[in-house]
Parts: sequence; structure tokens; C-alpha cells
Amino acid sequence: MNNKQQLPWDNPRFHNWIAVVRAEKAVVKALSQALAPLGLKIAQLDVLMNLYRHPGTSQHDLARRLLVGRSNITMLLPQLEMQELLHREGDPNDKRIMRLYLTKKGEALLMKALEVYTGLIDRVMAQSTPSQCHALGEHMRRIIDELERD
Amino acid sequence: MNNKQQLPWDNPRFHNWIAVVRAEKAVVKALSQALAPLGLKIAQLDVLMNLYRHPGTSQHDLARRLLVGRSNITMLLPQLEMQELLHREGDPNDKRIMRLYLTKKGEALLMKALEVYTGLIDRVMAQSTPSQCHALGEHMRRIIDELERD
DNA sequence: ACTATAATGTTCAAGGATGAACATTTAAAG
DNA sequence: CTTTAAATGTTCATCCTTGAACATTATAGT
Repeated sequence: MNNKQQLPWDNPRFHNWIAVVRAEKAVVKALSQALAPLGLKIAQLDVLMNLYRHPGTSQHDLARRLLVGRSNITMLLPQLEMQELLHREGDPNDKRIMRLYLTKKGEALLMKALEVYTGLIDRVMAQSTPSQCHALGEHMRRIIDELERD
Repeated sequence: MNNKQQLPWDNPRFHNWIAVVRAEKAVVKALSQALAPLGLKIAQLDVLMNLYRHPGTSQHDLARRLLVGRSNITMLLPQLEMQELLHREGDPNDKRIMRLYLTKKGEALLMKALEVYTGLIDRVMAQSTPSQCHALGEHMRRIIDELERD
């Protein structure tokens, strides 16, 4: 009935997508290990990076940008606040909102972590030419757009 | 001292890699939703696929291929066994080893799931030409090789 | 102004994945 | 042959993430 169905592992598209998944997993693993000496988890680095770029964000906006739930942010912050990497301020105009700011210490740690991060990504993206990397990025952005439209 | 450090979001390599991460996440989400009607999780589909391709594998080998821990497999199997999608047989020559086989029911469900899976991947990989997709896959495989060498 | 609706952050229970420690069985070393 | 070491699968405590329910505060509708 459907022996016309090509087995996925013989399908080039499938095969190539699997490579994407595995490469992403490998990079995540390598990044975790590289960040460990700094005492940072990837999720925490994501927070610091977003705060550096968008000082004073609310937790809600932060969650939206990181594509995680709000409760995740709530549980992520105390660790970082305790290490004095960031601090939270209630918004005077809206008592619901907590605004987040990097501390000097947080910023300093972020700079160290970014060196590690960019070092790894440079190594990873050096596996193709810049124009190939650009095409790759464009493809991925088209995927995101395609799937966003439900 | 290190103001020569380019901020990552201005670095094309970084920017493009972020797109890979987000696209992968988007596809995982879409696949989860597409598999839900079949009552399958992605991790479970991975098991079924591997068993179809490698009937009689041990749990150890399965874990290695899926890049997960052995304990993960141990906790994944009972659900699938209870639904009679696979069955386990002790190896007669080595009493430590449990060999895994798809049942007819498991194979039938796998075929349905594969249609869903390949449909999604086709849609995702149709965002570039076949030769672009091939280059993309090659790039990803080089990343894996690069990072495997610790 | 007053009520209903929405937004923000928190709490909590649940599901998944992990790695260490373990029991059983096999292979290697002496 | 006996003792050591390794392999396989399981158990368990832990961490991370999620989503639903909730409390507080702000916005809209009338």
C-alpha cells in the first residue's frame, strides 16, 4: 500500500537534517563543558547575554526572547542574584514588573563567557566559507518563519 | 584590554549559529505536536526507528546510537513494551544482554510516524536547493567530527 | 467610579534526562 | 582454576523545564 514510502535514512533531506540535530547537540555539549570552569550553565549565560543587550527587561519579555516559560525565569534568577551577577528592581510605574540589570560582576563574567562562546562558534562555523555560513543562516531563518506560521 | 572583542550579535558566524539553534528548536516543537495524535514522544520514535533499522540491538548499543544514557533506555522501554510496540528477549549466549525487537504493531505505528516525520523534514529542507541542503549537511558532519576530537 | 478582563510573576506537581552506585554476568590475567 | 576487571542493565537521587493554578496589579468597558 505504501511501499512507495521512501525509508527516511535513504532520503537526503532527512539524512542532512539529522546531521543538524546531532551537530547542535554536540555544540551544546561542548559549550556546557567549556562554561563549566566559569560556573555557568548555558541557560544562565543566555540570561546574562539578553540582559546585557536589553538592560531593564521584565521577566516576561526575557522569557519570551529566550523561548522559555515565565516560571523558568523565576527559578533561574535567584541563583544569579545570589552570585550578584544581576539585580532586580521593581518598576515604579507598574508594580507587577521586575526589571533586571546586570551588575559589574555579571558583566565581567559575561565577557569571559563570551570569549569562550565565540571561540567555540568560530571553530564550528569555520567548517564552511562565510558565504556558505550565510546561506545556512538564511535557510534556518526561513525554517523558523515557515514553522511560525503554524 | 579586550574591547577588540567583537560583540557576538554583530558577528555573522554567531548570528548564523543562533539561527541553527532556534530552527532546531522550532522543528522539535513542530514534530512533538505532529506526533502527539499518534501518542508518541520524539524519544520513543527514535527508539522505534533504531529498532526497525537494527533489530535485535542491545539496550547498550541503542543508548549509544541515540546518544543518551543507558538508564534513559531502561526507563523508556516499559512504556513501549506495555503498548506492545516492541518486545525484549534475553540473549541466550549472554545473560546480561536484552535484545529488542519491534512488534508488528510497533512497525505499523512507526510507518505512520515516519510519514509525519518525513513530511515535516521535507517541508523544512525545501527551504533550500538540494545542493544547498547537501552542503549544509556536510558542514554539520564536519562540526560533529571536529568536536568529537575533543 | 466599578466591574470584568488581562498581564506579571510565583508556586507547585509532574515528566524527562542524567550520572553514580549497584547486582549480575562475562571475559581476562595470573 | 581463581581472582580481577569489565560489560550490561537497573535503581535512585538530582537537576531542569514545563504548564496549570494562583495572587497581585493594571487596563478596559460601561
